Amino acid sequence: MRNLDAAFSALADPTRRALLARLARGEATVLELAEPFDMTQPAISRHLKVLEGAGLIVRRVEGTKRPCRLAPAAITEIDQWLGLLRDALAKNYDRLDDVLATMKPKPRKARR
Amino acid sequence: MRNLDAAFSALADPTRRALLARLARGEATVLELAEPFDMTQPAISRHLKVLEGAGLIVRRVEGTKRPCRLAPAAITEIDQWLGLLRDALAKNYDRLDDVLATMKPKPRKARR
DNA sequence: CATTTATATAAGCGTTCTGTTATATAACGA
DNA sequence: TCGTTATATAACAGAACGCTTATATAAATG
Repeated sequence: MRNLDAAFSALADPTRRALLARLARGEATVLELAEPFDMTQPAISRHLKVLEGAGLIVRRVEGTKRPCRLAPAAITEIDQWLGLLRDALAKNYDRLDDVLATMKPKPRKARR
Repeated sequence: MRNLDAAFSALADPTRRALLARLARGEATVLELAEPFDMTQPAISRHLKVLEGAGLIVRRVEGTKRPCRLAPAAITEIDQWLGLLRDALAKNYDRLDDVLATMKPKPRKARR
């Protein structure tokens, strides 16, 4: 899945995450999205292109506007991949005794 | 949470994801991790440093070795953030009718 | 001690990001 | 048709990235 490259690296940028957070509140046009940022419109357009390429948003054409909204594609793929790590961590947790033994920490309460 | 920058950008690299996938199968030393890759040891060391900085792995000291294993910190944070998008997507789905409605025909004149 | 083993750090280089300004395109409205 | 509005593209500079080779450090071993 080479798409994960695009998805994760799209999410790595705080501006792009902020754009997504805004879109979480509903559809918006490019200028609407650009407004809160101290950044030029071309810069925002590029960020949106990255998000679109990663499958995180989709756009429709409405006259001269291109309203964007969130897309499920990338999120699903990411969730699936992260599942691998989550499962592994859960297993590690089952083996917590081993971990604690090797860590030899200052006294602290362990849970089960 | 500016840690998300580090976490997502750490995950954006396929080599680093492969390292994590390997660690999902259990603890491993730097050389063990480096072995499958057509890449020098310093390169892997750097990748591991990035993963550690992002809170995706932790390492302990065992003689001259530094076995790595997965850490839950970053995953948790990422999951939390993605929750925002997931929720929004779920809502968008509820409002699917609206979306379809706005997409509806807005007859235009043929031309050219 | 001297050597080997496991890993880290440094310096150098080409490539990829991210922002800018300037300009293009396409639809709208008068 | 003309000007305006919404967005995209191009060209460019500087920062960040990822790899390499060479070297440093610190524990293990003989």
